[in-house]
Amino acid sequence: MMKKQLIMEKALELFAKHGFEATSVQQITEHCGISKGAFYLSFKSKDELILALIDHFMMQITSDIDYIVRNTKDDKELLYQFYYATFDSFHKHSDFAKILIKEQTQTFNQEFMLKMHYYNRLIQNIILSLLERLYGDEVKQTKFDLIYCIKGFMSTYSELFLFYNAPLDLDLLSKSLVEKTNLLARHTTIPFVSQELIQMIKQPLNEEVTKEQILKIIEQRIAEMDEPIEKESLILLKQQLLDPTLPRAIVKGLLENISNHPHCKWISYLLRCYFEF
Amino acid sequence: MMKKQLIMEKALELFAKHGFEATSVQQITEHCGISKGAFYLSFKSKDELILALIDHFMMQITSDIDYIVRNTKDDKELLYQFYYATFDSFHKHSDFAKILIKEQTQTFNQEFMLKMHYYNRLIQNIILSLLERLYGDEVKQTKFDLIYCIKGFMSTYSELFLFYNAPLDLDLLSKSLVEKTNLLARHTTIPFVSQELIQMIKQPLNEEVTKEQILKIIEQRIAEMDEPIEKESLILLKQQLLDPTLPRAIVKGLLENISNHPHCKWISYLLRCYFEF
DNA sequence: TTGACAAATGACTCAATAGTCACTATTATA
DNA sequence: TATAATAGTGACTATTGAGTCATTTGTCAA
Repeated sequence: MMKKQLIMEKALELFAKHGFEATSVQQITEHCGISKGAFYLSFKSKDELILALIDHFMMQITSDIDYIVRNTKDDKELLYQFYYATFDSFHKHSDFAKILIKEQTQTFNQEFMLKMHYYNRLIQNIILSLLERLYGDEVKQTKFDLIYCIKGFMSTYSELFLFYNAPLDLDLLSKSLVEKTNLLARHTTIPFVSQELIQMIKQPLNEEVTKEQILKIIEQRIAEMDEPIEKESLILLKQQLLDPTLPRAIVKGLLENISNHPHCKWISYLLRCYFEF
Repeated sequence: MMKKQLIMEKALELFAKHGFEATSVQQITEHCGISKGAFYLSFKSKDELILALIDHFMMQITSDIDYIVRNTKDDKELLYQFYYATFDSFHKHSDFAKILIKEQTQTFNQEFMLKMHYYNRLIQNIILSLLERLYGDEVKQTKFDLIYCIKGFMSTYSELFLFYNAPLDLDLLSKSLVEKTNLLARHTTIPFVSQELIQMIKQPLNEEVTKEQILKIIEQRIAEMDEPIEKESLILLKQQLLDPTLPRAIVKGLLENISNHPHCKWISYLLRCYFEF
């Protein structure tokens, strides 16, 4: 639906500028040039709108980063590519990133908090796999601490260009953070954040993605898809989900077929997780 | 006035739990067990309340940290003491620290933003002086970048115990961050944040503390003060402010006299800045 | 042209909130 | 005890904002 997208775009601008609470539905509809009623045809409530925004962009950002990490073959490049992709994604979706930072510790809504935790954990897992791949046993004791350093870098340095309009030299920023991360990873001996601590603070949110959820999303995508290759790949992947008979190489290839399509990023991310690629 | 303090304490709790916008004056007065009118006898508005809270706690926190940095003679201890004092202060004032993190990028109020920027800059200057003292020319190119790393550590690791109730081992945390800071300070070669960048993003807030402002505060303190030594020291410092005749050593001594008194922390901080100790 | 259906409107309701003010209670003083 | 000064009250106003719904407008096929 076109209206939904329009509302999301315009609301994003206002939320980024004034914050979620401080933006009224009235303002959103005026900014869209539609009536108040029209808003409620697309979204059941203002809350549903912000949740939709979070899902839409977090899926995009998470799968962007994950894709880069999984597809950078050269370990020497990996960290650089990770930071580059991360800040590039934040920069591309800067209005959303602003909202994310502004509202991340806000407590309006149970569902909101759950979503935030969920995506937070996804990103944490991506960083963890990256650390394990790059440094292996070297960071056995320190890897959970390193995750927090990296997340700290991500938020601190984002703020510079998001809220202070600092010019963003993505290459320099990434190189600078690669150096820092390598230094910390190679020489840290006193971690503060241990696996126990992570376990301890982990909220009880068992939000594993189930096969049923993936099936639901894959069916939606199949219905929307026009391109024949992608569509067929999705259909085959769906069958594989229901009845796993295809060899891993073929599944990998099918995933490859869809993973560059803009509308398939999320589903391809979920499938990669599910099939453990 | 007693009421003012009661309101500040109770409001702090509610703001920390639900956020500033989401807490109504009604709720605050109910939580205090007073009427709505009584609130407006102590504060002109809800905004004035949050500004008072910020001033009260940021003065405390800033002067705590500054005092430690200035009074740790042993350079080997300095960084440890800095982190220890910082997180200790955040932990002691954890309700306030929560508000600070939750609302720091919020944009309700021009005055609010100015205050935040102001205290931000103060802390930034403390960190800068610490870095220059410890590493000198070694960090000439990287010191502004290091400030951002340290601030990143401060906010990331605070969140762990502020919002996730992680147990706080202050000693371990400080040691861990000392190691990290040393690593980064000694080996970073590619800074992202340069002095130019800092200059570029610095908002035009020329909020220098004037002699008049200091005089006003010092007079308040003199009026409130009971202890004879502290009171006399304040009076002499006030005279020195109006007519600088005393030798530096004496001024230093007078400052020393008052700097441990809980009600003089802020004024002693301001005076140290003014007399350039 | 008609009539059936969907899309869109915006005046309205209801709840909540910041801030006011005429009044009351309390305390200090003479 | 009487009086004045101060502290405290809570019903009230004015305003805003989320969400609703009776009505209008637009778009088809027949």
